[in-house]
Amino acid sequence: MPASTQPDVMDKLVSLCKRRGFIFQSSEIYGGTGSVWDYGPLGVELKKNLKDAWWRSMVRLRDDVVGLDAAILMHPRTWEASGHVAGFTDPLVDCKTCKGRFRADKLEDARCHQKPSKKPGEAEQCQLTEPRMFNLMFKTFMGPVEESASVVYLRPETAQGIFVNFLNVQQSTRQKVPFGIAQIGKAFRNEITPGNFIFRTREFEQMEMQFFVEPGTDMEWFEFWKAERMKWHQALGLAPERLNYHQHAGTELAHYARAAFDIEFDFGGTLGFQEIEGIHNRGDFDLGRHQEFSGKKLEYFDQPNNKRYLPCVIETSVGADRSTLAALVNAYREETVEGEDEGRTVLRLHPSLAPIKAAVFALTKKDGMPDMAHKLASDLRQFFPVDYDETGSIGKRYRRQDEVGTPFCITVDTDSVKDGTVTVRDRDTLKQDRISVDAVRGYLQERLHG
RNA sequence: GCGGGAAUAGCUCAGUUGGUAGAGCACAACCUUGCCAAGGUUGGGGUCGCGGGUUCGAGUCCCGUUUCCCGCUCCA
Repeated sequence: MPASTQPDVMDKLVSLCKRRGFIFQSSEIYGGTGSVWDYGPLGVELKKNLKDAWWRSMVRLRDDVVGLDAAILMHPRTWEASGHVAGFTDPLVDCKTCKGRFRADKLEDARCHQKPSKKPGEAEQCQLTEPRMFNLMFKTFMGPVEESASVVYLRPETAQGIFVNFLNVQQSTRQKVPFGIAQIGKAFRNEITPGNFIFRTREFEQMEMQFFVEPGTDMEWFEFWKAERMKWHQALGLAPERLNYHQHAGTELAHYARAAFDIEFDFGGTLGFQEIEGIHNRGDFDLGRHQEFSGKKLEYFDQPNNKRYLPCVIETSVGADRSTLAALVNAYREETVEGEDEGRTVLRLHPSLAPIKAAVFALTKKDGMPDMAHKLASDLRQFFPVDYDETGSIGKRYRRQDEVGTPFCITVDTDSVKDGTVTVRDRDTLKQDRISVDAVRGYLQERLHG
């Protein structure tokens, strides 16, 4: 993992997110809930825009990928088949001497066995606690009785909802392999160490696509999706120099994976490059396991070639919250405007992600300017989110909008009321165009989608 | 879960040997100005994370607890 070359803006961003209504800590008035976050009015728009962009490129614009929204609660056997019940539970011990934590089944890693004591020739001994079990899945009960037979889990990943529905989707849509199933949804993990704002949280949202292919073609498709996904992140404005691939070595591979690449984003500072998306070749592990545990055949019938097989799966899995954070970090700038004393804070968000697309200002509250500006704002609001502001100086209003990433500001002045023209100011170039009020909608739509 | 640090206004912080909480910015209203954070007047906001204790009196001292940050461990 390469070291970060970017400044650390995380603290400033957390502060801005709270101040301007992007992201709040969950249940803050009760002291907060650990590592759970709420999206405020601007945050929900930003995240929704990101999810919509993913859904559009992954489902709407492709004829070989279809959508799904599976439930969070699934049959408990799902997680035995997936390996989460066995693989997600680790016995851990703590050492009171060296303050380390170790897996009880890998005690040879314990460091203080090798650590020399202050007295020469004498090694310090680990003082280990009793092993304790950690399971990363949230457990709850289905029905009113809390008994072991009614235990269910909040899904720790969305993928299994796709695998168990493989034949339902394939048969109902008449899709032919190769094809994919896409889903956006919440998942839950009792992370031992969450943190870094919304980077690692216990409740999070995934945007996943499982692409089913004929065995033998899996590595070709793996390379295809690896490239596609990198292009997507760049198209939404993430700086190419802040993105890179990280290949999982053999020992890092998860139990199901034949090959795995992460797309990493440079979050700057101490966090540095971190995974925002995983592209995995899962082979036929998942369908095979569900076939075994459910006793139901999950094979695909290839009619033209008259053969049956268990497809291999190429998975692309993006963290919606991580991507939102990446978009914010990537967009955050502190700039000095030429000829100005005070700098500005600006979110250079991609226009399609910006929570507010345009702000309409009345230069003053006199001479019919507010009426005209209100009407313009109201007209534009039918097409995209628009803010209206008439308080404070015009410069201050520009700065307010810069800080939340609004791409365009439109000002109605005394001339506007007379001749029907308005000033449109661009967030990034600071250039101003004087155009007819009737042309504003077309002008903005062209630039927002361009 | 362990060790260390922290928690005071929306944000960033100050608050002396314990004596009834302040600043800047932000926010609201009005005046003035009118295209890049101008100025003026006024105002709203804090049981100092929470709960105990010591004390005549606790933001300040002690104990517990919650949350955040750093390190360890884990990470599908």
